[in-house]
Amino acid sequence: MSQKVRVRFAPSPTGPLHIGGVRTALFNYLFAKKHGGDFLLRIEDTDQTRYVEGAETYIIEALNWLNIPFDEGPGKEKDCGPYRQSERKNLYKQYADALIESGNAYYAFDTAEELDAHRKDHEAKGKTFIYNWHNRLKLKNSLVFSAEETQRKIDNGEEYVIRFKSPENETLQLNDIIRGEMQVETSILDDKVLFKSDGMPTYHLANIVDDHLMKITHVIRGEEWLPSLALHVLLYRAFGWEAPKFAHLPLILKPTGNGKLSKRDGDKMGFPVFPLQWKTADGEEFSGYREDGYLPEAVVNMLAFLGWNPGTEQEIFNLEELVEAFELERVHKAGAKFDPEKTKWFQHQYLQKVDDEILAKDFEDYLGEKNVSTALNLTKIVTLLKERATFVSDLWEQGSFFFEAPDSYDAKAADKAFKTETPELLQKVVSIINATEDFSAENLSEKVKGWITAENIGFGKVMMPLRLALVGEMKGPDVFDILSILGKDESISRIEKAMHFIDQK
RNA sequence: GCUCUAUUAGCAUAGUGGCUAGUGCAUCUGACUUUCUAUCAGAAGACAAGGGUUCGAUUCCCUUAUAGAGUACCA
Repeated sequence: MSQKVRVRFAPSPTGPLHIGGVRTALFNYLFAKKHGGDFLLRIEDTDQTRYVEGAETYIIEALNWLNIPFDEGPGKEKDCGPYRQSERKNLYKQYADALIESGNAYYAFDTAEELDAHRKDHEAKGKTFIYNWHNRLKLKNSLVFSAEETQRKIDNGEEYVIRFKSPENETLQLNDIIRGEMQVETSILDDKVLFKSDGMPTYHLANIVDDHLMKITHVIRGEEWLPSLALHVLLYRAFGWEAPKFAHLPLILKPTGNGKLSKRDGDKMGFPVFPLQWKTADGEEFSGYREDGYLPEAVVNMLAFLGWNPGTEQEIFNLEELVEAFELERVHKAGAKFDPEKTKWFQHQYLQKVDDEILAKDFEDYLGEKNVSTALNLTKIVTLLKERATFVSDLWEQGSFFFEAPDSYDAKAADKAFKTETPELLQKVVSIINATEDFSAENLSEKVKGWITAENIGFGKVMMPLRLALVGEMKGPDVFDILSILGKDESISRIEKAMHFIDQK
């Protein structure tokens, strides 16, 4: 295999790119980059009835956000364009004709209604209607009509499709990089439509022609295509082309394990299924990882582990490391259940890696949106809070008290922490704080703890009410860090406020 | 129904024809002179079932069960 590796991601623009599609794109990207190859984007819009405005833009934006851009595709035209199948429309007919010429395909004039009736009829008898060798001579097609009659029908403008003539009795040997060898009896294959009556090819024809013309060496796609593999291999053979290598990726299943992850599952179960937010034409909204505050690196890492693993215990991989470690052979065969909790874990890991200064800037923007302004050192606050934050919004969740003094106290905690002797103790804390010039957390800690130990008071009696006074709840980072950041005046003011509160109880 | 595919703890998975089947998430316990949804330490928990092959199978084969995909003039 000396030729350059070329892979493609070929979504159809019927809506936002689902997480499973993104994973397929990612694996294609990783494989291409690992082998120094090209990653192409091809838009499969042969079904014009399902075209959705904005879907293509969405796909491109999503790939860019995740940092897995394509090398060739719409807007990045190279030698194999155009990259939208609708723009390649006039190309396909000749290939369908060639197949008819070589006896591998035929014209069929059965209407959709007729076929439907056949299917219903069979179903009623508990059988399945398959359009193939066993009945094609009883149906309306160029195999039963004379050449003249067929031509006359076409000239008369009768609608027709072109069907592939599947071999009758052959055992096909199929190979898949992930799944290995498989056998399929061609006798159970049906004569798939290759060319539709609307003048467009079906996926099956278009994808073989395009993959060939675009010099695709490896087809990496979802498992839902596995049943079509035999047809595709047969098609390559009929054309006399060398087939690319195939790899079928395992499905992504719902967290509950039943069925593949669908677009509505996410919002139903409280996690995004799409990389970017999406609004449908009729106003329905789907959340996206970007808008929910995820870092693209975290999403990529999470996606990479959906059906693949490096075989080591390392779990955190940046893009370069993924490219380095990725191997199709290590992709799993079984479906991968999607775990939103693990996704959060990845996000948490990546948030920890973000530089505090940068995070502080993001946090500042977030505060701005909430109309909170502050003179406090945000970098310091971020350093303290970050460990327990998964998203930037958690910084607010964890640390809003830095910016807003508590005006009430968590009832349960107050019950436990605020006792009759508390004001007296807090008064002492105030005087210690007041007398402290070096307002570092270490120094404050030393002073206050020194006093507690010396007087043999018990830490709980002081630390709990102190925290409650400063925070309003039993949460947040180390109490002395909070004091240090809040500063002397604010700290004392909060403590005195709490003393008042207790007195009035 | 038919075709194809899969099945290691609650979940994602690693791994092996033969010592205590590894890791992460979740769970539980302890510690951090006592906030915790954080951190640290520890614990419990699995090879779907039944047949073979074999000295020996979670690992190979068959059957069953379960799950999934496909079965369109959709991709």
